[in-house]
Amino acid sequence: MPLSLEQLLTLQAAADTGSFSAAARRLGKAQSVVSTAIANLETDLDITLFERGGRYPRLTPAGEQILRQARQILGQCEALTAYAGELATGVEPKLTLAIDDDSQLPWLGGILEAFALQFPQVELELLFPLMEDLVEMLLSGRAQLGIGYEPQLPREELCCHSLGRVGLPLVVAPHHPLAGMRQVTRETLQGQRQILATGHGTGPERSRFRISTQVWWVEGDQAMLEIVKKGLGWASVPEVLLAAPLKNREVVRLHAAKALGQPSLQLGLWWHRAHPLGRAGLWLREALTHADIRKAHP
Amino acid sequence: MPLSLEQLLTLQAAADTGSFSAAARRLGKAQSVVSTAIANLETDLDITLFERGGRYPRLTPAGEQILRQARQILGQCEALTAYAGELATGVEPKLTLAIDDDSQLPWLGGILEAFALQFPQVELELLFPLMEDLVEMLLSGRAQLGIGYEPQLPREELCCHSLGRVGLPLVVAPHHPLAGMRQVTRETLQGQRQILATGHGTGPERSRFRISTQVWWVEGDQAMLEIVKKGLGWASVPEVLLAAPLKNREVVRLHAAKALGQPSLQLGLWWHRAHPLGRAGLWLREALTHADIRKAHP
DNA sequence: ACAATCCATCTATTCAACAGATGGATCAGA
DNA sequence: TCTGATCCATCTGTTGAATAGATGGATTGT
Repeated sequence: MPLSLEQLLTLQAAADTGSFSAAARRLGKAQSVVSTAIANLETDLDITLFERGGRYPRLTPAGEQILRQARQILGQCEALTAYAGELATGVEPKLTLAIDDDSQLPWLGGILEAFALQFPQVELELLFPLMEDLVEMLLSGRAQLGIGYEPQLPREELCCHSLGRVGLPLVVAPHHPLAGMRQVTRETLQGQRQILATGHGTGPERSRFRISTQVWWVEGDQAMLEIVKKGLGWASVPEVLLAAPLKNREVVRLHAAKALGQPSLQLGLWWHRAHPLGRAGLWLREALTHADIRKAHP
Repeated sequence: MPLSLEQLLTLQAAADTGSFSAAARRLGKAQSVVSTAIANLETDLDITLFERGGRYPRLTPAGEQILRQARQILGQCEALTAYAGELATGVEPKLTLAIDDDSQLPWLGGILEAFALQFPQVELELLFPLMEDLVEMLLSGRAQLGIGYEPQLPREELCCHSLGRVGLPLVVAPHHPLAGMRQVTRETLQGQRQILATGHGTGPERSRFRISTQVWWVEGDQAMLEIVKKGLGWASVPEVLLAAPLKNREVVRLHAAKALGQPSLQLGLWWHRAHPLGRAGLWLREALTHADIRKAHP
């Protein structure tokens, strides 16, 4: 590497100040140092960087190009040291957020965007494991933060902060037999095919919503919604997914009888009690805690 | 700048080889040098880069991130020295190509693309001056290469290589009175408004095509074509511009009587005899010389 | 248990970077 | 045109940081 950052820094100073002496003053060195540094750089690169005709040295066209690249390199070096400073003060280099349900992404979007602005160098990893795996990931340290349904497998080592209750309205396609009814009872629902989500949250949480005698299992909420759109059955779908389909009249809500109750799930933010978060993790946890999960953050 | 390229290079070698001793061997230095270099870098950045528990040091997550940035910086440094090498062997940092007529861009496109691949760091400047200015630019050194119409102001100092003849077919809008005629004569043309290009090639070259008694002047070939499309007159338009409008039936060709002749211009590549071109300029001149100006290079 | 490596640390040396001085050149103002 | 201020290149002596080599403790594989 026939190159040193000192040389590039000297080149930059000389170009900025327009004189070797001024550059030396700015760098707190002797003028001869600047003079020889530039000369050495020139012989190293085999290029004339400055035109020395007159009183002040002038950058040659080639010098301008080299200077441009030098500035870029110096900028990157500054970025490196700045990032190192962040790491030194407790920003973790990598952060993994495990989410039990990808239907939560809409309201997460804005927060993640803000996170990217705040911690541009931190590698963020988003995973969508099953709930059981989510717990495992938090316990093993594979993930630092988790979003999942709350009252499940409460573990000593895990902390949880409630994010609110996610409604799961009953929906069907507009041309579905149930669509025209003023109110549906357990009995009427039982007579029609129910679409249930599997894969995500297969545990007792969702299974307790099983009502019909005839059930189809579908992996993923989005896929479930597509099946409903086709008129193949009714389902409980997370509210956040319904705005557009309801507006486009692809699905309609069912009005459940009082006795049936409104299906809903408690969403929680999880982390490990014994694995302290870095600055980025703390920031993200704070942001998630104060987020409104009913709104899509812009 | 609490940082040196040597340190980054050492970090890279240590990470690549997986051991400080191996890194030292690869760098041709003593093992203690690598060991202290890494240690110094760690204290400079206030970060633990390697986990020293076992026999071999292992990169920490933070170390991986820093290494990524270090690699980028080292890559840029290599690019800088490589570019400097090119400059040293005669590639000019900047090249200006002056073109008399922007209608020539279609066939230039592919060549310029290849140029960008061949000389990614060279700044290319494309200018579209009037012919008189083009000559001036070549004489003053403001431009190194020029494309313009040939037999004009032949200067002692300028060289020219012919690029071929550009046809200038007569066209009108489909609903124009002349459109239906089998053959047009000078007399019939004289009776209709002629659209002539000004700005580019105002000199004797284009003015000699003046036929009609009534003339509109328009700056730029593209603008001229638009006027013709509106049915406001007839014009001689460079062939390269006509492919799409003819296909879309926005304009139609007129068939000129033999006596009238087919208007055309000789296109030439110009440069200054006394200003030697660099490697990039030579490459471009060669490419332009062998190009077929009738085809759009992909 | 032994051989082979590994890394950290210490020390002596060497060489490159540096400050300061000098001289020739340029520019602005008298 | 002369002078003072400032510029850059170059030389020189000195200092200090980078280096090699040796040593010791630790780990791994046989």
